[in-house]
Amino acid sequence: MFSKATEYALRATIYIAQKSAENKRTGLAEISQAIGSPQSFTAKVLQQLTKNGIIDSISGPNGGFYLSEKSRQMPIRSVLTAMKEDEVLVKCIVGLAECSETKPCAMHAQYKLIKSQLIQLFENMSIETLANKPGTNVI
Amino acid sequence: MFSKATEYALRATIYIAQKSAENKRTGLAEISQAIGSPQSFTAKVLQQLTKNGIIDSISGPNGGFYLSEKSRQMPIRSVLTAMKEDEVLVKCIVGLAECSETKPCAMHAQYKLIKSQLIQLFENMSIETLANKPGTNVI
DNA sequence: ATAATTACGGACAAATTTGTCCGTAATTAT
DNA sequence: ATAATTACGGACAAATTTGTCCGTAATTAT
Repeated sequence: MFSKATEYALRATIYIAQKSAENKRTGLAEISQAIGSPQSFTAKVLQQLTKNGIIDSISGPNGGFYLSEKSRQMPIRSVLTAMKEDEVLVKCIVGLAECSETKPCAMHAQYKLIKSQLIQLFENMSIETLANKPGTNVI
Repeated sequence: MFSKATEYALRATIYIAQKSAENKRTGLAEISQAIGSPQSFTAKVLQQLTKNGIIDSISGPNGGFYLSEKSRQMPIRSVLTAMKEDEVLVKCIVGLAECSETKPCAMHAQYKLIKSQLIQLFENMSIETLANKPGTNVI
């Protein structure tokens, strides 16, 4: 469904949000360890999230990554947007460039119901809500 | 959601099934033209579908690809299986290796409802049903 | 038998994704 | 000031996906 990069982005964001809720910053080493992702590759992913305003970072000792209160209230879809992968929620399931009511693919009528639920899910759930769910894992 | 190869496989299968319903075989050139896919790459995809028993083929003049009556009644999911991509229907949305009721990811509870509808869709719709839908496009 | 047509199979090539490495900049503690 | 720690950015490298090319096998028409 999603690329590895986006999967890591989602898990890392949720993990960092959990730490941020306790007013803690967390560094690259801890994050990649916690979510089970390759460290250097995760660094790239976190940079992308930082550049796109999902997470914040500070360098130096006791530096690390965190999410502002405001960021935590964003829908989880914003992570997909930052990773340039929220097109998945909108695309035709068989890959037609144009697929609509008037020019549908064979699965259009059925899939559009599922697609709208997917969009709703990513739009309605905030990062905070997901991070604060008791008993959830990121690894 | 799916790879290009699988998207082409789904579209090609539906197109070939449409032709087969009229007792016609169709060749590589016609198929790739009809579904808007690169010809040589599509050849590989069709080979894979043939080897996995989704479609049949015969060489020589007036040869081409077709689906038996029996093949047309298979669920569209069998195309995903042949392309080794039906894991998408089962996987955790954030990519956890283990994600279950007892060890869930943050989106598990909500996504499992959507996932079950996806599985239902691909399991309940036969190739024939999709191919015979009036007014559907494959390009 | 021969030529023509079609799918098959293998070897490549290009593009993209995934991943590593390493020097630099920023920040903090001493 | 200096050393230590952390993120940043760029250059690569490996793996995978997407795509092409071309000779061979199978089949049909003549």
